[in-house]
Amino acid sequence: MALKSMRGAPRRPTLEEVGAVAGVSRATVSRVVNGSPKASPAVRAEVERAIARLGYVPNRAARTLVTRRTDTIALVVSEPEARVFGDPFFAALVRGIGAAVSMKDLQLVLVMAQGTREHEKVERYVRQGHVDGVVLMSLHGEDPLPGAFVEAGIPTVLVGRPKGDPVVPFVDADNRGGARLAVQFLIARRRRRIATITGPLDMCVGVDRFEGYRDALTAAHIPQRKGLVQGGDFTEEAGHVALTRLLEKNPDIDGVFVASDLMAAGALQALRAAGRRVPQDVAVVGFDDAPLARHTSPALTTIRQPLDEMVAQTSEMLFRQVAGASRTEHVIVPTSLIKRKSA
Amino acid sequence: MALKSMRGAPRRPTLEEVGAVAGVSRATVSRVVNGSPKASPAVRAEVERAIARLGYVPNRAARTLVTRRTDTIALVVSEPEARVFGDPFFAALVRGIGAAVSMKDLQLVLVMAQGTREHEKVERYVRQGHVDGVVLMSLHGEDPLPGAFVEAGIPTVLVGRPKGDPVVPFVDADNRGGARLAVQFLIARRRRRIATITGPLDMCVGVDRFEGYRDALTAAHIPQRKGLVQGGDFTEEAGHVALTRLLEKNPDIDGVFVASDLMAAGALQALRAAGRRVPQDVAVVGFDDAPLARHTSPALTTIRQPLDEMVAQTSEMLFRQVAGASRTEHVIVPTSLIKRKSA
DNA sequence: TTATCTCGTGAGAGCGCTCTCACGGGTGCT
DNA sequence: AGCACCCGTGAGAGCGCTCTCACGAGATAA
Repeated sequence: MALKSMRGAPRRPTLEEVGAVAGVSRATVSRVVNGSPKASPAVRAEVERAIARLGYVPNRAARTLVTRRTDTIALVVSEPEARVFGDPFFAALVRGIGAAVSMKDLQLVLVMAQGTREHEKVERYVRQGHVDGVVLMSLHGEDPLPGAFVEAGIPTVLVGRPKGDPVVPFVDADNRGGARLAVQFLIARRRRRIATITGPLDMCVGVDRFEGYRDALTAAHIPQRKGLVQGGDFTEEAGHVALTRLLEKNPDIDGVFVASDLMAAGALQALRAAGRRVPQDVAVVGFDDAPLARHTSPALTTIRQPLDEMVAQTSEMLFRQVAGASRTEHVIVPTSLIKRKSA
Repeated sequence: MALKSMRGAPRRPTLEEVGAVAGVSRATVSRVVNGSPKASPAVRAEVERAIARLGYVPNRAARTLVTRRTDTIALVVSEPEARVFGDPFFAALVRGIGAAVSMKDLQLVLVMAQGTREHEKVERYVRQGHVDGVVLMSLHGEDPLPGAFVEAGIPTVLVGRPKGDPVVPFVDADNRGGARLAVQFLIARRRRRIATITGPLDMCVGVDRFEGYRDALTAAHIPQRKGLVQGGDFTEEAGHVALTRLLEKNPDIDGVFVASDLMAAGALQALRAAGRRVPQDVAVVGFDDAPLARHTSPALTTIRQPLDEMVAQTSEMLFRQVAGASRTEHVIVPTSLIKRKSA
């Protein structure tokens, strides 16, 4: 006893002890703590005084053990952080989900999962019952995490459409439609030799944005050429490299749709290095409406995703699941064109 | 009973059930699960088979209740996310702490705390015993969180020096020394009318970097002029505004030390708008070595903080505290100049 | 008055786990 | 053969909480 109280934190008071001080039973203290109506005002006051005096804080583990609820929601990010931080989409997601969760008096925790080892740790973390629900941000096609959570019976909502048959409820932007918008805009600006720098095609978002590009060309009866397509991995360097290659093969391109703003920034640099003027010689449209889109030179015309709405949908779907209604559903929200100087 | 098992997840198997299947007691299963050496190989194998068959996952709440450990560490961010995401410093912190924590077989969770209401929620979260320790990122002078955690007996390490008398162990970069370095470099480049755009002076980091600026001027016997100092809040816009004002009052400035790269990016734009060439007319040095520093035009000369070392120090200090050694200490790591094109 | 209801309260079980302790069957020692 | 030891195992207590249930006191109805 004495020894125990010496090492580390001095053992925190328990319900029983609060009860002893207030002259009531553990059960009554519990009622007061949980705001149960069946506690007389007099007793309530007495108990509250005792709680304040002892600095009582309920032990979460004990409560969780019996209620089977943790009152915390995890935002699991199954991506390299490098890609995720600085992504405005991610920041908005955190803010939005955080606010929604906070409103329900839950606590949001962010959990990073990159690499197989981390995946396993995160899966274990969730399965062990640390959280009541999961918002999973994962853009990779073959991510095992969504399936694992669903199988474990954890309420889960995915942000970003998964590849293949979606077994998990998800929310995504209309990437294909957005890409179409971008390319249509380039076409309207009288561009005819329109190239694209795609994202990784093992990601749904990469594929979708590429399909949108093709849709628009097809609709305008512009023939598609293989040489006008270059892949990238959403990084700035990739954008630079891809555009350089594009220029080598097609010195005559007059428009580029780039599947992410970061890559577009790289592309812009490459164009400048090659002596091309933007938008006079080559018009450029990006995707994401990242903050940096405002600060490239010229400022980047791009496609915006309605983050607020996505966030609202996501949290709503999650809470519905946590509450018990378990439906596999999904929502696609529209995207829009933001006109700046690059196109 | 039947009702309970109908709603939500089908109740997960317990130690007892695994034991029944394996034909051993709960205690023995526990030994196998926890890798205790006192379990014979034969029994171990049998138990492991039962675990696999039932898909047993230990209940964390129950374990925590008795061990009083959660095996999770929180990274509490007591800042508006807007400022924090995209901050390379923060990303590196997450990666680094994450790796260190992972190595110890702990789980890292990120917790955001902005606004008083959130502060309270986070404090409650931590006090309730959700985590074994906290890394607290907070740059505000009067943040109540560090004190609260320490008072609650939670192992805590602060990243960024707090204002006033530090009661909490912390790790910080040598902001003052770094700023001195920056200004010394400008002086060495024969700049004599050196202005500065400071950070918020209610933050330690803001004050420190300003003091460094003054140190360098004093050492070089360059008189300081009030008009050469403008405050900002670390955002790009603030940098733009501040530099514009600076130019109005002092058309003849030939060097600027900007207390953050983001503000420096804004300043660079303002300089361009004003028709000043960088670095020929005005040399600029930033602070942070943010990724964007590489991509401004011209690329930004700046001060780098050794993130890796800060992270290593932070996690080491935290683990030491969690292990029981409770010392109030602190570490300041050196900064260095990164030469690019803007100075 | 007696019977019937509230209504606030306490006793007690039990959530799933860890950990101490006692026990029985080897070993190795005298 | 007798003793002292391990060493693997099970029984059982107990972590701090919630929640059901029984109970007694007071209010209401007959």
